[in-house]
Amino acid sequence: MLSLKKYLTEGLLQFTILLSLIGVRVDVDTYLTSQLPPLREIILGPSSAYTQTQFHNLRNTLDGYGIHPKSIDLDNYFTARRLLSQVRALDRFQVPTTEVNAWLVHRDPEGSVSGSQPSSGLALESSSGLQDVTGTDNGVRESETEQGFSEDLEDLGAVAPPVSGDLTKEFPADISSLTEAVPSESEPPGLQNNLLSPLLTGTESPFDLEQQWQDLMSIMEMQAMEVNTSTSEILYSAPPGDPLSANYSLAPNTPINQNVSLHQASLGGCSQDFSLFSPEVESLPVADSSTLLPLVPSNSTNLNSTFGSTNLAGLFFPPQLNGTANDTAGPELPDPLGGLLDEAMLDEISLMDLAIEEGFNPVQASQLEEEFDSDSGLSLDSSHSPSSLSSSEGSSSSSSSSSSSSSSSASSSFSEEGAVGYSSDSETLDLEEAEGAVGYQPEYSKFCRMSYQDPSPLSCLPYLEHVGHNHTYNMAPSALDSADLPPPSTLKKGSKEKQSDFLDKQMSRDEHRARAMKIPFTNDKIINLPVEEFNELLSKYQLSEAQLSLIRDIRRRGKNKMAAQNCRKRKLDTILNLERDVEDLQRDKARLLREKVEFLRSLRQMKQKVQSLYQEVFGRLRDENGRPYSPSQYALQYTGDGSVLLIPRALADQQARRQERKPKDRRK
DNA sequence: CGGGCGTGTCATGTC
DNA sequence: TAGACATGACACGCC
Repeated sequence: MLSLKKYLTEGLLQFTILLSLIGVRVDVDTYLTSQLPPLREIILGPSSAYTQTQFHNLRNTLDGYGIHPKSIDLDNYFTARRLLSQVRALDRFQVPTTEVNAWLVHRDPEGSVSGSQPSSGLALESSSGLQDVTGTDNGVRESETEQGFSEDLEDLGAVAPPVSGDLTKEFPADISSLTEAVPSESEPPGLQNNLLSPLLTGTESPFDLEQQWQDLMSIMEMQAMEVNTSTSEILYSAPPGDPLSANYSLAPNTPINQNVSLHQASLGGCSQDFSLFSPEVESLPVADSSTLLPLVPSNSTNLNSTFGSTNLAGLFFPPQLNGTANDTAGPELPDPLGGLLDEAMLDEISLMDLAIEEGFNPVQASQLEEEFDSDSGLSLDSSHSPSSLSSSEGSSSSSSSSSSSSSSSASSSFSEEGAVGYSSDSETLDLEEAEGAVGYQPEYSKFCRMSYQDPSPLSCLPYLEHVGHNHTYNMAPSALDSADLPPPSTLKKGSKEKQSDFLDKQMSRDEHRARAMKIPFTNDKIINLPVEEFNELLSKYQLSEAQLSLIRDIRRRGKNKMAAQNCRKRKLDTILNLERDVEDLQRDKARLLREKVEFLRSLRQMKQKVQSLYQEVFGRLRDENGRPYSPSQYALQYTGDGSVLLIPRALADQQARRQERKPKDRRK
């Protein structure tokens, strides 16, 4: 989640930088407050509404089973499973880091910059020059420039390595030389080629952009964003004489003739969703430097790792748009982000696949997306089972908590009751007489399931109330409280016998054995008395070895019976908790899926903004005559080193086709 | 009559 | 070490 948060945060901020550079105001607060709750949650942390409750731990602390080590293990296990499930769900959807690199290059108003200065590859030539060179030695340059793009981009020369002697001698190679050229009015005469003129326009206001950039930099510093300072150097463009221009100046040997700015923006780290930027840098066929109008950063960031060069034109401009020449770039520009939007659609398709794969109905997934705006939550049927479960859980918890103390309380109560029913006189009592009168059934749980915790277990058996709390079945009736027994006069002899038979049938085997062996105290005493009192009780009687053996067996079996009941109850509680965990997981899964859909939507919005940015940038490009470039003839192309090239559409389309083929080959 | 279910019991292990 | 406890396995009875 942290990585996702970082991803989103960086991406959002950097996208803001990008948009701000072209004058589009982006209010980050709106993203953080109302518009995109998931973004807000990721960046600022989960809200309490999404914070999961540790039901297991709650249960462990609130009821009596917290002390059960096995239950704790189970809970930990399933908690870990739940977290793992969420992590896995998150892993399926990676919001890409949006890394923005852009810079402005101001063209010398005097046009004093010449293009004759030797440079490696960044050739900002006039439009005519572009067109001229395009058709000449494209094939020859392709391999060379490919190699150059694959090299370390920090070495600016590598971005556009020296190709053929004439051209390199003629055109500047990299942005460093370009950026140093602007402030320097004293360029060599040979740098007059106006290489940047096709890209530059006089309409830009560098000071506004400077201010925007400073604001953005301050924001980034505050948020400790990992923004490569080189990016800022690239981004920043200062007029000559500006004190800040020392770091952001243009190369003295770069031919820049007009005070025109070009923003170079890139979205990095879009490893999955942003397939717009293919990672295939080295394979990108790039025309020779003379055919391109690249702007290469003086200090390239690790764009290769985040995204590779991609022919923006190929993605942005469908080939069928080639014929539609339009001199006024801008609103009339074709949709440059068709590929992006298609990618978004692919994402959602993959989301549907995921939904199917993980058991989600695609219809449900689509409904999730439909419910995005309302944010009314998933209409999971979470009311039936959870409530019932929780209620049962609550009851079971309470009962279990009481059961945890049932042993002691029961033993104490038994002890007290035994004190009532037991006396030294009982030794002389006729056990056979006592049988018919009492007959306490320790197995009342047969009638009232799980009621062994109940201190008055026979309360659920009205017909046995008269023997309730009487654990002295083998005591004489005279020793019993007369209030517990109906008046003898009211008892018919037949009913008495029936009752005796009934109670006799309800006696356990051990009770029968105890009676047969003439054990002088109740099984309850045998079972529930503390060991000291139990031993003391045994010492008061002269018991045979068989009797002692039976008494020990009765005690052992009785305790084991209670232990088995507790064990089964715990098992039942565990099952119920597992059911509840499953429902919790389903809710979490639905929530994550909903968030995923929301992320996709926000991603789509970002892509649309990138589209607008592209149009904006392209629309501001002007040739040396101040005319805009036709989107049908030129396109912007991204390279792996973060530079943006203005290339002829034919070349862009060719590269786009080549890029399309590669993924297909890889799939094979 | 067979299967599910609840329960009791035994054996075993743990504390 | 004895006792208490937990639990799997089995048997038994009931439905």
